[in-house]
Amino acid sequence: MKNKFKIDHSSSIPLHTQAEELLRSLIKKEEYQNGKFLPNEVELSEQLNISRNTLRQAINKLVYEGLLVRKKRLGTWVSANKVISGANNWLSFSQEMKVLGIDVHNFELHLGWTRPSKEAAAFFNIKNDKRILKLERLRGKKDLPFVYFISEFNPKILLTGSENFNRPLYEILENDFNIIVKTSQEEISADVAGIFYAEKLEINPIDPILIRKRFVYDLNGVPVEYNIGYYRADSFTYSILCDRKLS
Amino acid sequence: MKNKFKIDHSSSIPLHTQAEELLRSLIKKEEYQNGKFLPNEVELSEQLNISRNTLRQAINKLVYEGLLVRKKRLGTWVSANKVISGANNWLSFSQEMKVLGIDVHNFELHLGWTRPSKEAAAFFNIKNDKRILKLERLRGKKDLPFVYFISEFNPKILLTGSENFNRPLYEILENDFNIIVKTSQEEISADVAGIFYAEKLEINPIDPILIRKRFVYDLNGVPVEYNIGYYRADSFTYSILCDRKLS
DNA sequence: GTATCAAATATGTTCATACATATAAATAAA
DNA sequence: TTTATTTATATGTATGAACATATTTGATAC
Repeated sequence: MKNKFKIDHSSSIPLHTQAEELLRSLIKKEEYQNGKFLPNEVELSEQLNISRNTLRQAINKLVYEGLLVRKKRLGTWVSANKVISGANNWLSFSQEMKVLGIDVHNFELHLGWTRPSKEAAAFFNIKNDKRILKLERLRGKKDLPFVYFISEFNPKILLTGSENFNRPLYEILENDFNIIVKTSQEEISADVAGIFYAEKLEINPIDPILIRKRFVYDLNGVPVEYNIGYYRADSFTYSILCDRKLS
Repeated sequence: MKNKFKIDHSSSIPLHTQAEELLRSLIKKEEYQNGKFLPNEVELSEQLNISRNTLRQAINKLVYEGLLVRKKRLGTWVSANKVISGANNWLSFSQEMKVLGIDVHNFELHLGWTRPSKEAAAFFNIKNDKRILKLERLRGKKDLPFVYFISEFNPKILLTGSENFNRPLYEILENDFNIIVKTSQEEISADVAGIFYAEKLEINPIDPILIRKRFVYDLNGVPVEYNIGYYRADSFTYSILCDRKLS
């Protein structure tokens, strides 16, 4: 019983790295997601049979990542701010969720060849009578779908539609098509959900949603994907770090 | 001569914080910008008369921030990754509007000394019984107020409250206080307007709004301003360019 | 000349220890 | 009831020591 937290002292993996992994798995647990304090440093380090310093090294990293919050006398807990980070180093949805310690669930998947949206047609610079591959997905975490994605792909990419879309998208593009996505122009706005998305996201049609459009380019500046995500406003915040270019 | 690196052991500022500041100033030097190795940890810690662990704490922070790069046996140097070419060059509201060709109108202005919001107090690391300068403005274009701003300033900045706030904010800080704003951490979310903002923005309380929080730092990483803007969702879209860091 | 090996050197990892300090909660005083 | 005061408790700060390990550089052997 109790927590079977264990660290392998004979492993070649540094102890603080093991501790970090362990914390990441803890973070996913419902109780901690709900704000429960993590075990305190002194106890946990004893339990893991590592020094407090070593444990602290692991915690620090997660604090810097914004995953954990610490406060003197209070303790350490999982950050409530579910934040998608637009910083440099932007990520695929799966990666973003992994960083946040969330297990991705896929609720719906629709795939087909249709006419491009106006915006996608303009982005790929094609006529809108051409057919392109469109991928729609309802995703989120256990029991809570919180985002509806629509992706349209540049017809130059010879996707067949029979790819396994449970693999990360950008991995498919990289491995199977040798396309390395590099740049993303993003636009964030807000709106009311409307009937369609309200039903998908299990909210009211008049509830607010956050909308993120992504214009994705590869290494050579060729448009690859037009992606639009409709997020439940109560589940997401978009975060960016901006630096001013000083002469 | 030589390096006059010094750390004040009698100061109430933690040694690692002082070391961090010192490193930040080192980083600005041309030689280190050009890739020269920083003094090694053992020597530098001796020179500063602090333990290597404490120095390491400071370096770690800068490494996590992406400012420094470390490599075993080689040493530590300033990251060549000049930006962060994400959304560099961020702008003040007036500038943003100028770029969009919109004439700024100020509809309301409230100025006063009050207790800081929880978020501002945490950002500036001050007690919330202290009084700080708070600036609220309803702004927009002719006949259409579309954003309500609330700004709170670090009390370290000796604003009197009698500055002319029709000048661009960051110009005031730069000219009158020699504070150069440099970095902004931004968080964007959506919500319903609520009664207060609905009335200001002339919309319905259940209409969606876009909320942008800005955590603004100066050149030295000192918190300067906490700003929150409530935008009419039908008038505002947030746009950024993200680049993926490829190894 | 080239391949191999050893030494030097920077950061990386880990520990044990001690005291400081913020603050929630309990307690005592008004 | 309200207001001080104390106390317990978690993280915060700081030290010093030791050994591990990656990588460059130079010495040695072929």
